[in-house]
Amino acid sequence: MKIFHDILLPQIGEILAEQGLDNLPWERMLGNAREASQGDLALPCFPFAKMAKKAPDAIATILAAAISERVTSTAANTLFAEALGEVNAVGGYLNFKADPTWLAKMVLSANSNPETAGTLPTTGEKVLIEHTSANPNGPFHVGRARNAILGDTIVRLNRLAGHEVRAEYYVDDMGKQVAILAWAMENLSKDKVNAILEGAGRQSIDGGSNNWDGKADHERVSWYQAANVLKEQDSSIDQEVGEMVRLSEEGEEKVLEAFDAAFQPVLDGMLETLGRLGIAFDAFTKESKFVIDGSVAEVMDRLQASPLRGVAENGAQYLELESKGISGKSTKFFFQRGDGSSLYATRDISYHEWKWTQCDSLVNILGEDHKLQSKQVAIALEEIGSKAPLVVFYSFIKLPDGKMSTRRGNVVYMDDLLEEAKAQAFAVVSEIRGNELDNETMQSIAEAVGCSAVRFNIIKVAPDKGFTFRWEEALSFEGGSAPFIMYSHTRACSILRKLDSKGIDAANLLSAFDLASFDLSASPQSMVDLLRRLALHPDALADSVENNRPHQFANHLLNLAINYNTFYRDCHIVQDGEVNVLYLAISEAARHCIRRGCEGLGIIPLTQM
RNA sequence: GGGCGUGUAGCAUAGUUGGAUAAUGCACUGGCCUCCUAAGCCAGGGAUCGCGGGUUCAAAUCCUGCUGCGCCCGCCA
Repeated sequence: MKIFHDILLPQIGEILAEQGLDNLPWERMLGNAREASQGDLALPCFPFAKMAKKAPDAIATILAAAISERVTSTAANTLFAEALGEVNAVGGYLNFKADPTWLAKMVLSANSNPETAGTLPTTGEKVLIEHTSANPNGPFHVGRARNAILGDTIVRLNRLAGHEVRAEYYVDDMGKQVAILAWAMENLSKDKVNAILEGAGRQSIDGGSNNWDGKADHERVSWYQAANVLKEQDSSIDQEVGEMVRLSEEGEEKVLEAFDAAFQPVLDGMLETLGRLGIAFDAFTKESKFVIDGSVAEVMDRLQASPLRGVAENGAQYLELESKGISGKSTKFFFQRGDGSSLYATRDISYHEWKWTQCDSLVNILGEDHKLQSKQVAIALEEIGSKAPLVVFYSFIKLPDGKMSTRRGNVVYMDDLLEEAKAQAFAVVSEIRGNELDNETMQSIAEAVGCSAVRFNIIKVAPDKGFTFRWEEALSFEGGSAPFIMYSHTRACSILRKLDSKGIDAANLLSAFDLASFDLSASPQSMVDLLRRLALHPDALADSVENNRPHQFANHLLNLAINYNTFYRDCHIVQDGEVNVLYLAISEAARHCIRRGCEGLGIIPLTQM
């Protein structure tokens, strides 16, 4: 709890100095207490034992007494005295508990303005976040979803943290994958595609279990898959595709246009799916841009000047990275082919240099399969005097029976998952509220609940942890899920509806609210726990953004929802026709934080469900 | 062969730079809707934190060896 920490730290420092115990790096030891019942911050006194020649428990007791003394005797420390509710020594720990009234004061003033509640002050820092950037060769599947959801959540959280964010999609508009798609669109008829896929024992265009007719990503992926099948059988296709790839890498306009025409409808279809998840981009940058404007050629020239440069027999060029800590079968990083053309990674280097001209800090979201490549690109960037980006890696999403692959057709499509999630959510709403709400309202609730649940299910686990997709988990609507958090929010909203129905103006009550007229000493524990959680809200946001670990914030929001639910049970805002304005103010602070927190995670904060 | 990551109750996960009785959800047992939405709340059972060493007053956390799983080691993207 930073606000509390900042007040305590200098005071504790002075007391430790008085006791001659300040030659340890004790600042780092002052941390959040494990058990909320024991305090908000704790200082373990074990390290002092040796130098003080006293038992840790005795030291803690002495320090506790010194602090109590300081609180009562020093008039200058009013803020300290106001903030510190209780100090005690237990089992060698010195525990500090924040004063509930002070907590309330801090939390309520920080969250009284709905515009700024639950956010951090504007920093002006420009952050460019590149994520998703999936090859536009087929519908968005759940395996790709982790990148998009992780990336978009980092985008959203950075915005909440006051940064100026730009979300970019790097469009692979050249190279083999699009070339195969373009070749297929040009050379294969629908009948032929069907015949090829059936012959290979694959699902044909019309054989799908779900109906996504007319959605180009779903249609064209069959062409892509059929071309891949053909390529195995007929090497002349490989050559044709190879020629297209070569021309695209030379920036040949006609070929790039054909590629564009082939993939753009697919990309649009993918973006439609992403849009349903609340994922959008500020900019699309095409890979070909850097070939056409000559920056790739320039980068290759500069790389040639590196002392690490080597040349293969056929003239291909590479950097020898053994001295940079790269090991394995090959330590060579090729940046130019024998024919002088560039490689994907080389173009990525150009892209990064350009990205640096657009921002102060740079974040990439990449699958763990890109770890080596990313390291190579980072070294190469430093070789040419540029800077490496910050990269967030994630582990792949697998299906219970293996890895997903668009090429092989072993996938769960996001469109299908979202439909299923919506259907299941609809079943729940209509069961609970079928006799209160009209169909249209329930449909929109189901859409929000379904999509939010899918997002949360993926974002709540640490990126570097392996993830196996299971339907029953993806569609969980109970504790530990997005609907659980959303439900807390609707509860807070329902209170406002209740006040409104009684003709009570909540805004009026709140503007006249004076904390000083309330005695918080006998407040329910659940209320204090909620205040404590709200006081941790900015810390959770800041930490999550700083470490690029959105699951930490997801976890915090879950805890906030739990605390709110308990508060809701214990602290009735309307009781016997009377409004408890303190409770109302706290409920509103929590509502704002939950709402903004939901936005940060891409969960839709419904007002009723 | 080498590198990177991961292994926490039956299952899925949390555990910021080492700190108190390892937290949460699902599942399991029992209780709570004349009361702001029960998609909720309360109580209970369930863990040799992969295995062995080491560092420390203190290790799920740090070091080391082993082991299971994942990813990578293309003049592919």
